Amino acid sequence: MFELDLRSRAPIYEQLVDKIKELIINNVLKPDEQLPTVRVLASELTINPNTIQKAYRELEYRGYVYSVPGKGNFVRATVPDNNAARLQTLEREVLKNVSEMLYLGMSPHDITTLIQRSLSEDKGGKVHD
Amino acid sequence: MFELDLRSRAPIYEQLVDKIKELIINNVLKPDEQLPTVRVLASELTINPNTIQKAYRELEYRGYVYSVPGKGNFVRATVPDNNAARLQTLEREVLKNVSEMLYLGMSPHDITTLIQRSLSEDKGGKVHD
Amino acid sequence: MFELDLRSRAPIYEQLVDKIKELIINNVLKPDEQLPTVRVLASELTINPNTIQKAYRELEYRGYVYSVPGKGNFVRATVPDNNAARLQTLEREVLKNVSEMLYLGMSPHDITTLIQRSLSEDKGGKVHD
Amino acid sequence: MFELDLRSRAPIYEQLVDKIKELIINNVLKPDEQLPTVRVLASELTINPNTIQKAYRELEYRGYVYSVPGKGNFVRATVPDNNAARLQTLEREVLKNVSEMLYLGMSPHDITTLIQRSLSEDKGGKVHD
DNA sequence: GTGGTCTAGACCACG
DNA sequence: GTGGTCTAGACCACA
Repeated sequence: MFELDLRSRAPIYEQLVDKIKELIINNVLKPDEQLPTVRVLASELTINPNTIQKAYRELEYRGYVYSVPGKGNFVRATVPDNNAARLQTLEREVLKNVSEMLYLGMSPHDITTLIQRSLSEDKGGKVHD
Repeated sequence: MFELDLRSRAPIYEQLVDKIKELIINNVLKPDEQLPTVRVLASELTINPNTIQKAYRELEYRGYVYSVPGKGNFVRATVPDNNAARLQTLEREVLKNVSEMLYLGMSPHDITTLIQRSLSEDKGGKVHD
Repeated sequence: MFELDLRSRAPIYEQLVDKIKELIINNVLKPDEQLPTVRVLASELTINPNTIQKAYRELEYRGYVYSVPGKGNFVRATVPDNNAARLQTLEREVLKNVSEMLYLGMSPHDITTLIQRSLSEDKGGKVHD
Repeated sequence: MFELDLRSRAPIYEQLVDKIKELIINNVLKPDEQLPTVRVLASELTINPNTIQKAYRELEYRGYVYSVPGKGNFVRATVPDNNAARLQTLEREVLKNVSEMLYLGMSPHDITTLIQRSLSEDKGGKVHD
C-alpha cells in the first residue's frame, strides 16, 4: 500500500504522514474511513508499531485523522482549520519551485500547462465550510 | 546579507544552501562571482566556520558553485546537469502542493494567478546550453 | 437523553458519569428518582451494557447514586461526604483555569462576568446537612 | 523541581506537560529561557528520556515551547494563537466546576472571593499582540 | 552534548 | 483486539 524509502534522510514516520495525507487529499481515503490498525500496518511494512503510532499521532495533530482509543484511527471529515499559515507556506514553496524550474530551463508555457493539468485533475471530494 | 533563523528546526547549513541557491537562481549572485569566504561569512553571521564550509560543499555537490583551492568559491556559469531528475522532482512537488492548496480551499483561479505572477516576475539571467 | 461523542478520546463510561453527575447537580434528576435501567439505557444509546454498568458503579462510588439490588439505581438525596477534599481539588482546578484564561488574553472583567453569571444561574435543589 | 505521581491515572508525560505549562503561565519560566535538557530531567526524575521527549514535543504542539535540535528546548515568547477554542473549553470547565462547588455547599460569596483573589494574584509577564 | 528517530518488548484501559 | 503509555537501549545529525 505504501512505498517507504528506508534509506532516505526523511524519517520513516514523516514519509508515512506524507503518503497518508496525500491519500486523504486525493480522496482515496474517504472521510470516516478507518485507517489500517497500528499493528497491521506495522507488520505489513515490517516497521515498529511505535513508528506507525507516531505517524498517526502526527496526522491527528495536523487535523487529518482522529483516533478513537480501542477502536482505531479514522479520516477526519473536515478540512484542517489553520489554513492561512499553511497556505502561505505552500505558496512560498510553489513560488520557489517555479523559479527553480525556470532556472533549469523549463519553459513558462510548459509550467502553465503542468499547473492547469493538475487543477483540472483534482479529485476533490471534501466540502468546505 | 543573509537572514538565518537560529531557532528553526531546519539545520543552519541547509538554510544557507537554500538562501544562496535562491540568490543564484534570481541572478543576484552573477556567474563566476566570488562568494564570501568561509571566514568572513562565519564572522558576519557569527556562525561556526564548519557550518559555512558544509553549506558550500553541498552547493558544489549540487552544481551551483565551484571551488578554486586557495582562491575561494564561485558561482557556476552553467546550469546543473542532472536537470531531468531534478525537474521531475520539482514537478511532483508542485503538483502535490497544488493539490493541497485546493484541498485547503484555495480557488483554482487564485492558484493560476499566483503562478502567472511568479512566471512574469522571473529575473532570468542564465543562458542555457 | 444523553449525547455521547463516540469519537471522543474520553472513554464512554466517563462521558456518561459526567453527564449524569451534571443532571443531578442541576437538579434535573431529582433525589430518589430512578435512573434508567442498564438495559434500557444500553439499547437507547446502542452501547454495551457493561459500559453503562461501569458508569453507574462509578457514580455510586463517588456518592451520587445508590443501588438497590433487584430494583435499580437511584439518585442519592444527600451530598457526597468527602466534601473537603473534593472542594479543594475543584478550587485548585478553577484557579489553574483562571490563570490560563488570563494568560490567553481574557480580561479579568470578562472572567468575573462569567463567574457571576454562572452563580446566578444555579438551579440549586439540594439541602445540605 | 517537579513532583510526579507515578501511581496516578494521568500519564506521566501529561503530568509533565501540565506542570511546565503552569510554570510558563505563571512566568516562573521566562520567555526564551531554556528548559532542562531531556537527559538531565530524565535522570533527575528517574524517568525514561523518551517520556520527557514526548512531553516536550506535546508542549511544542500546544505552542508553549520551541525546540532547537542540538541546542535544547526553550520557552516560547508569544502566546498560543488558537485561543478561541481553548478559551471556550476553559469556560465550560469553569462553569461546571462552579456548579459542583455550589452543589457541595460552598457559598457564592466564598466562590467570588476565590476568583477575585486569583485574578489579583496573576503574575502576568506576557505581552499580548 | 543536544534533540530526534527507531526498535523491541511489555503492560494497561476500553469495549 | 484496539490504541496508549512506558522503558531500555541504540544510533544519527548538528554545531
